[in-house]
Amino acid sequence: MMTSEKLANIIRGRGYKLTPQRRAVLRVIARSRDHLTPGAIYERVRKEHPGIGLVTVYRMLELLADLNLTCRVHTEDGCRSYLMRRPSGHHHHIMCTSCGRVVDFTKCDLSELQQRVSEKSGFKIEGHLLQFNGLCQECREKTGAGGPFRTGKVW
Amino acid sequence: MMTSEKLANIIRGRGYKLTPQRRAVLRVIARSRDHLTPGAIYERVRKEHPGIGLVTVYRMLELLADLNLTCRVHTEDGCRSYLMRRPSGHHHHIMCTSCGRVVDFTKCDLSELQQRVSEKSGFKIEGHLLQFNGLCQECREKTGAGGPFRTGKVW
DNA sequence: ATATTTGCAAAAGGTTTGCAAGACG
DNA sequence: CGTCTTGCAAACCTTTTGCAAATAT
Repeated sequence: MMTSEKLANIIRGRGYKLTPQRRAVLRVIARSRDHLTPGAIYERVRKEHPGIGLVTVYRMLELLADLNLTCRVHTEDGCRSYLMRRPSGHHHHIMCTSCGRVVDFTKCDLSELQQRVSEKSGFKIEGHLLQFNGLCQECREKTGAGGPFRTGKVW
Repeated sequence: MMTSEKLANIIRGRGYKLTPQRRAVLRVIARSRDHLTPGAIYERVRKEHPGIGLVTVYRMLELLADLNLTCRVHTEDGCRSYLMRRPSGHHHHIMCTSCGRVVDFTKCDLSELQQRVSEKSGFKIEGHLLQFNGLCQECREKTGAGGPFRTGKVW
């Protein structure tokens, strides 16, 4: 678990100053189970630090991205720079299409598939993007088997 | 191969009018091997139809998306609504990080992985997002083994 | 003490909307 | 012809930038 304290230590350890604004952003991000847009982060941060400027949130998010402390979640529409809590090396996401909750998993063994695709396409494959989406247990129980946003859609 | 004629027939078949502007957009999209932003499509379309408005391009792209005649490619930064040529049922992309070319593949057997992830996470998985990226043969030959944007980075 | 960081205002993109004029079928 | 489509202008939203004031270390 990546607490905001750990994040704070990393920030300070890299020589950046820890302002109340930055602490507030860290807390919001570390605490959230779902992915957040810059605007959503701004709204939440404002509740515990009313004076903060949206610009500061953006700059903090940029810093976190530079330090590789955040990662992106891909949503169906546009995939704007939705952020979320911390990664730790190679991993992927499972996103709940109902509540937005994100859970991680590692060990995506795509080597066989990658090999086949590489041979057929002639590409030298250097990376991949993989994400599952569906309904988390909680949302399934709350709304019945299907759930409100059940689409089965693949991006 | 999805030619612009075929696309045109689909459009007309669905009861939409085929204007010269729409034809021009179709031609540009059908012809392109790489993924294009709305702005890039606008620029290209303008060369053969100078008077066209950017708004018209946006509206045409929306129509194509509604008819499921386009699909999105996910790039490292932001994944704005980059469009590209046509899909045909379930498939995935391999994108060249150097020239942007996109090639499709089908038969992504993720069932085993999906099963494992589903059990561990408690999610009911309904879809997935998978994309490989790397260097196409042409770019590899042109620039040496590595290539200009070689990163190995995973989103 | 000093280099960083903040916040305002304004700029800069990208995308959408209202509406009158124009064109496909 | 009637309805759908276009293109302009303007509105909107999100993200970035310039700069003086505030602040963490």
